[in-house]
Amino acid sequence: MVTIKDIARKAGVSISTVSCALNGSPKVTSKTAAKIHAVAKELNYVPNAAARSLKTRETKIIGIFLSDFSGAFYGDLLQGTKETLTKKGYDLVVCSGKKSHSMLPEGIIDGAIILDVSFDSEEIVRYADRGHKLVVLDREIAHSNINQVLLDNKAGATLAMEYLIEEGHRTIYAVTGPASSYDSKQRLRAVMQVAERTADVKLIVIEGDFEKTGGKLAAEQVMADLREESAAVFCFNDEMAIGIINYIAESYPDTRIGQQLHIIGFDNTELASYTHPRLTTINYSKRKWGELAAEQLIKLINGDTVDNERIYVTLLQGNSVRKAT
Amino acid sequence: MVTIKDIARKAGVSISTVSCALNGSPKVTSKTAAKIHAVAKELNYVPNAAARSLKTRETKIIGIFLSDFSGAFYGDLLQGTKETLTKKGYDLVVCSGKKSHSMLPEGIIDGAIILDVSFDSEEIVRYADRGHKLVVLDREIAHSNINQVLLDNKAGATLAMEYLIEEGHRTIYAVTGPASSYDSKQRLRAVMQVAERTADVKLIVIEGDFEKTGGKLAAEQVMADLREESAAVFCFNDEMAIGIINYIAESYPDTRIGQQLHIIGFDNTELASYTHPRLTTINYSKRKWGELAAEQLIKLINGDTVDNERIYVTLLQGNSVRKAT
DNA sequence: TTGTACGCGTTATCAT
DNA sequence: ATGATAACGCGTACAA
Repeated sequence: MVTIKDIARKAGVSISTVSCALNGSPKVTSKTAAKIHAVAKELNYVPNAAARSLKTRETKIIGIFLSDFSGAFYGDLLQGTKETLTKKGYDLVVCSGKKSHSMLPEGIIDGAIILDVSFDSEEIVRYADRGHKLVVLDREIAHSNINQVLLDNKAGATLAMEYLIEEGHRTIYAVTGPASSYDSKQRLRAVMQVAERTADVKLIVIEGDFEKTGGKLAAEQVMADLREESAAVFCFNDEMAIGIINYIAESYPDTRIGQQLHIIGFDNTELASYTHPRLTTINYSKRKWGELAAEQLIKLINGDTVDNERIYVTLLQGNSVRKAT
Repeated sequence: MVTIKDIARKAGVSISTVSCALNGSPKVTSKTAAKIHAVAKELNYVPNAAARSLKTRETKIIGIFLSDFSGAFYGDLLQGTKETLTKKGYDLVVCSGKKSHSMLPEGIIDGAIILDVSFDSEEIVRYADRGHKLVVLDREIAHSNINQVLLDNKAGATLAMEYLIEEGHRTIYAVTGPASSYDSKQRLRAVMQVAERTADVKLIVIEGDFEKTGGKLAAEQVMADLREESAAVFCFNDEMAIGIINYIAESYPDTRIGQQLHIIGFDNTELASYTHPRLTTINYSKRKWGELAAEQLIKLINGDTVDNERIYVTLLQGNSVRKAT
């Protein structure tokens, strides 16, 4: 490894002069600076990150923690995060799994963005207490070192419910995520509020898991109930909605989505645009979510005061929900 | 930040005793060791990564470099890589973009796995020359510090072609990836070999881009050519195959995939299992690919001698290819 | 068994 | 304008 010491020796100056020159300090002749830069280039000098961050106490790297690498959902979010961080002079690394949590206290990353239910809130608070800066995307934590960038679940769930009711549906199934999911809880609360204030609506809640299998299980229950009237199902994410659509197509070829059975999802994932019929769902910009999370984190790190942020959602009409017959 | 100094003071011992105790050295009484561990826990001590790696010259972190975070394709591969590395005591971070390349020379990561055409081969060799260990998944580089874990493109492309020919197809379109893609070049070579040694086969090569739009463009050309006989299309990845299927469904509702037009892909992505009809494609274990890459890299780092590896592929029959009529 | 002292590569302070 | 020197936190050889 080539160090500034090597450069100093070869250039015939002291290491502090080298350091100053390399960091663009004005207190060094442009001539010697040029010489030093030339030598550095010649020796393929690359500053050692460990040594620097030992001194500066920062690495200019941000970590984003995900529950898994399945990615279909995260692509745009990561892209948005990365581009924003790059503009601010930071690098991004994607982390998953408990072992990688230590990157924060060990000082490998300067801050963290968390979208991972398996990351304990208590642990997060512990880090925040020690002065680490974090942005959470999947829970509420009030702490001066933590910022929240949350989906507007209430608006999304309300939009979905009101749309189903507008289209004349009165028997509505809500398929939730796992009980541990903050987003699922928020959506359920909004769903129940809408159901309570609307006459005639019969709401049946089915506990799901945000996976395709959860959709399939829910579909079995719904189909067992289904009589001559139609029913509508609000799946708290697209994955389960797709699970239902697949299951119906396989096992109930006579049941048409958008006729006897109406389905609305949440997230507008890429896969949702490939269902037949096209899934009606709640849409929001995953890229913007990532961008905003990055911005908020940098502000926190810079010591700026920041308010929690919210990602707004819209209804995306497909053909999986039509007027009730 | 709490350092071993703080622990030493609080426990009433010297810093070296602390260091030894924490690193499980046998030259410290189990009693004092216990005491030190207790104090460390009480103070929430976490060793500083920068300081440690400055000394040990390693971080126990591996980086995997991808061209983007789109993920739909990478999920299993990353999972396999991560699990294998975890077993070996390493962490994994996912990197993308030119800026993150510096993590290798700066010593932030102990080694790299590369699946990113935008990562220059020359740059890779430069790192290898300086002693860094790398595994490449998307190119051939002969270097003692670089190991290759490549797809068996030749077998895959040959399987695909022979299957089409077996099913009676004689007009075959091959839709390639971008010219810069190693995998695409390998597949094309195999395709041409099969075509040359088989009588009657008419091969038309269309340059694609591995994206859905490339599939659409190819479909336009194919449909313009299409007369009463049927044609088969070998897309060098699933993404383009899906692009074709979508385009045909929208613009040529009378043309049935698996009747007038036959399509085979490559990769067996998740999306491919949702097409109608189910896409016939070349399958391989992305998880195994990741696992093998991780294993090879660790061997390289440990100084073991390693041979290049190959990932084997199989034909996965769907319904998008049927007998020629 | 425990403590001292030095080195790792960089930055920053303070003389010269 | 330039250079000597002291941190930063950890590991370790060596001394006590």
